[in-house]
Amino acid sequence: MGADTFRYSSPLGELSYCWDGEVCREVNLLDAPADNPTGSDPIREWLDAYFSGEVLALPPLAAARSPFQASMRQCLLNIPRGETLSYGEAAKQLGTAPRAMGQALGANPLPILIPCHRVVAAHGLGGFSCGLEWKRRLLAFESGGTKL
DNA sequence: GCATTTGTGGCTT
DNA sequence: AAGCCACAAATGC
Repeated sequence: MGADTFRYSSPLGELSYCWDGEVCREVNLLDAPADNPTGSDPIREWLDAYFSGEVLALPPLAAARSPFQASMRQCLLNIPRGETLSYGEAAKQLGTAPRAMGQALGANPLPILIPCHRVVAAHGLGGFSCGLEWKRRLLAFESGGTKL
């Protein structure tokens, strides 16, 4: 299938996403400069809104790899902007163990779209698959200035 | 207060 | 099936 990877220059950094024309398959947070991307698709619109401080309904996303990841996805989406949830609390809601939460979150192929960055450790920041810097930026962006 | 250990469940290979 | 992990709570120092 013609799944292509598009770039997006956000105020917080560069990121790329894999849009196959129907669903968003994957999202990657980069740390290198990129060209100003062009094109229009639901993902870009969503990102555009997101980085403007707005919250939209999510574009079509690729199905979760496992039922648990689906649950986790919903749990994460339930976290309001600017709020954070500890791994422990999230695990509680999902009826699982904190450690499993971390692993599941790390396995999440759709960061930002699925706000996995809103899940932090109980007594620290925790970790982030695509680089902790992104997590910091995102959290600072969300909690600090709702707008840019 | 910090370092170590254990309980825990799902993910990747 | 085995090992790995982005945690947390309980101990030990």
